[in-house]
Amino acid sequence: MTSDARFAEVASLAGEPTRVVMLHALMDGRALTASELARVAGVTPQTASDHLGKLVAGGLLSVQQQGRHRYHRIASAAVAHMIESIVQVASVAMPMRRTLATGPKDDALRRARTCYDHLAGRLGVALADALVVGGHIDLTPDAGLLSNSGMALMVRIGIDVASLSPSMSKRGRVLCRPCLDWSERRPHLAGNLGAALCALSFDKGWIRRIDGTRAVRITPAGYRDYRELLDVRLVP
Amino acid sequence: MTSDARFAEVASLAGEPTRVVMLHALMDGRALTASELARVAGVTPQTASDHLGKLVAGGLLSVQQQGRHRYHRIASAAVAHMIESIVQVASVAMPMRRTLATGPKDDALRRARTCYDHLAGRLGVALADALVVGGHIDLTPDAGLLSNSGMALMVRIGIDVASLSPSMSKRGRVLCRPCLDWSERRPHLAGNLGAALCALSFDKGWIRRIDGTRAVRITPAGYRDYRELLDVRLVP
DNA sequence: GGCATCATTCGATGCCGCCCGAAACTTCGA
DNA sequence: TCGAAGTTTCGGGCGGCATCGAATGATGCC
Repeated sequence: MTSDARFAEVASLAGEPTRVVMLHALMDGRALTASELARVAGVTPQTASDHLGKLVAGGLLSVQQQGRHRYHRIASAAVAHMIESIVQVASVAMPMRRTLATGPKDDALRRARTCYDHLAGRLGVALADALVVGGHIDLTPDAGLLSNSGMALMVRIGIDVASLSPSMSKRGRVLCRPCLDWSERRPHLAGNLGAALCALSFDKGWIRRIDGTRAVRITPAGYRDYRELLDVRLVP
Repeated sequence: MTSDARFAEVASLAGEPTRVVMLHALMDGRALTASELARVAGVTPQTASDHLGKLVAGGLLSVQQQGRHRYHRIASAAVAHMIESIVQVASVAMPMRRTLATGPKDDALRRARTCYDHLAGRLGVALADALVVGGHIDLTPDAGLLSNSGMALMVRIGIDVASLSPSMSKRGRVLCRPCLDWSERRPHLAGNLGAALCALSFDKGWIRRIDGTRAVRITPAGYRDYRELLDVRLVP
């Protein structure tokens, strides 16, 4: 198999409508069973099984067996990054083309959602903006830097910054990087710090997942603490 | 059209073998005619025209008419980045799978090639290594920083660093960032600085393009100047 | 103006792969 | 050991798409 053929295999695996729904459902980092993914995608279990087998064989998903359930998840950060980059291309406005449909489900996604392991949507962008305005981080299109005041702030709200440094974490993932938001077209916060803020938000009850989707709902406590602790102004 | 359908469209456009060859042939940033792309991909002109029409309609390529020729190029940096990210996923070693075939053509690519607008392959990685070892740049997996000595070095070899800063350049592209090399699995240099070094290498005659491919040949002058100016050790 | 070249459109053909019904396999609980 | 639930395999139907031959625009050169 040539490298070109392998490229085509990967891209076409990600280019089938049913598989797209499955991949996007897994983009929050959770592991879902074949039945759950079949229901999400609106196909029968045997069809879903076929697709999942191909995605696993192609290296896009990894599978973990627990009893009679088989949990599927995004195989690697590289795969998640690839999906993000395809979303970027797919979300650009196209001339001579009617705009993309935006249902009520999309509205919830635009408001606040998870993007692989960090926060996105208006919430994610507002959070990044507030940190930049407060002088806590410095964001350029391709890199991010946490300032001393930012480190102090993170420690104050309960994030152990030291344990997030690239040398400590697996894969050498960077502490802080921007990730272009597909709905807002502006950067939000990714990297280990972005993941930690997302995890903290769930732990503290600032956000809750809507159904089984990537969309999240901001709780009253979330509105209060985001404003008081991080100076993030959100309109319900 | 839903955003999921648009995602599937983009990914499947990049997932057809003939189109893959065309996209990869354009990844060095050049603009090629329909006939040239047809010859590269090994299909008839009418088949190529069909594919190119779809790629343009899908936003992956842009086209520019000059006389009776129509020049096609990668539509945006976002598209180039998407292709790079798919290459990353496609190039991971897969268990229970025979390794990817590596023909003589691939050998030339592995030695030295362009990656969109910067240098890659063993040359690109060696260049990045030499700059890191010399204390001229600091590369982390997600970010790159040019030191004072690095700026002096760039000015000395004829690169106007000031004009490459993100605020000066279009798109706010970052000055210096790493790009994971698909054949070496180690970072090489991208961003405005990577592009400038690549352009300088062509201007000074250090490298020359092989045929019409992304592969480049290092000239004797290149071996000498890379070693004397940048302390890059290369074995012919 | 006439011809050669580049490029696209149209129609026909053939193949690939998505999908589901039926059935087999695996695992868990009783 | 038996039944229920999760998952996979097998087979056939069906739609979509890549491909090429032939013909039709578009452009430049002589």
